[in-house]
Amino acid sequence: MRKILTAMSGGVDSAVTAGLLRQMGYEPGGATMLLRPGGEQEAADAAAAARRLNLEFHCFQWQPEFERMVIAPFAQVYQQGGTPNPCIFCNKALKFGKFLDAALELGYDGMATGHYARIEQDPETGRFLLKTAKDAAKDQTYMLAGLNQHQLGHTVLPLGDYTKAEVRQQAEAMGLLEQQVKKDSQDICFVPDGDYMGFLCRWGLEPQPGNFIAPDGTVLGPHRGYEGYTIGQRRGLEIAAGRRVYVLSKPRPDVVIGDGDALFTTDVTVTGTNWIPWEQPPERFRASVKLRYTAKPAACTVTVTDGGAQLVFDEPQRAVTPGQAAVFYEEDLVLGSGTIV
RNA sequence: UGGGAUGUCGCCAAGCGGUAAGGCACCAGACUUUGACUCUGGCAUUCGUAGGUUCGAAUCCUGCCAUCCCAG
Repeated sequence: MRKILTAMSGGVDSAVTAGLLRQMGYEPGGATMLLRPGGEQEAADAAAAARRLNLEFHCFQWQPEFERMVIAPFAQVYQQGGTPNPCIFCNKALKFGKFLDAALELGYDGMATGHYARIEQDPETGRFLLKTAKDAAKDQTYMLAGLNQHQLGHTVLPLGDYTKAEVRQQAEAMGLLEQQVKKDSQDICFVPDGDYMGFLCRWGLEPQPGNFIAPDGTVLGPHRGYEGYTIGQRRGLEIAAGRRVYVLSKPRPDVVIGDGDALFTTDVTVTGTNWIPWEQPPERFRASVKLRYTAKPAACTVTVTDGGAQLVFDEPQRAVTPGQAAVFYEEDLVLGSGTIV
């Protein structure tokens, strides 16, 4: 691969990514995706960084696609009682989907992003492997574990070998001052204020009414909308029980709340599995699994089923939440991922 | 209408004459691609109300108000 199109968000990471590509001997271009109203400023920042780095630059206007491939599924998972990872939908369908297609159509050989993760090719099998970042604190493999071989094989992730601090230094060296000062983005990109219920309502979702109920079935009173709660949640319940209470389960349209020690489980089922180092995974294997983006990996035994897997944890895990990704690791190697049922 | 009981932060609740604990909730911040968990900080100059006793009262006394229970 020679010509690489960099997905630029307007932040430091993606700008430095493009600069590093050139240092590495690639011929980088830049492009940003305009995905929602109000994203113009970031697109302009991305364009400015591209100009500063002297890159060919494109802007893709994909609001309808983003709406269909990310927001709609995001809302749907909530309506069904799960807690989605929209970034994972976005990566699979847009960032490493439509964007990669567009890059190839424009004559590029592949693409790059500012994700903190590493991609290597297995010399024996020829398969593309996903590995955790040098900067463990910034590792983003959790969000990338759904990528297939075509996507991994056409992607360069220069930041996987850098720490965040080093990236900031690079930004300074490259003269990317604007980008350097910017704070890290956080929260879901299309819900910058964190009020995702408000976002979903504005988007057209009708919150499903229902009750809070105790584990024994006692009705405690109406909640504020079925979609507004996630397993393990404590804050925002507005229930003064005298002790901390958590969301234990969500039998639609109700929400069961009770003591936090009831949140631990020893096994879980996942579907929609994606295996990375294997065409066919072993029937059963040991792995560390991350059940939430920031969770510590948990040791478990994985039994592969048709299109999914059954996990049994060595130690009970707290608040295993349907809709979230389960990502399997063996040391720094990502074995694959699935969606918790 | 008689008899009894109780009224302290949004909820629960310490305090029992010496100058308002705590828990939950909530708010702010840290962390965060979950309104997750977790952590840190904030949160009654005031104790139903009006008077009285006292150097000093949420704590004692009196009236009133409110709520609950038993009588009817």
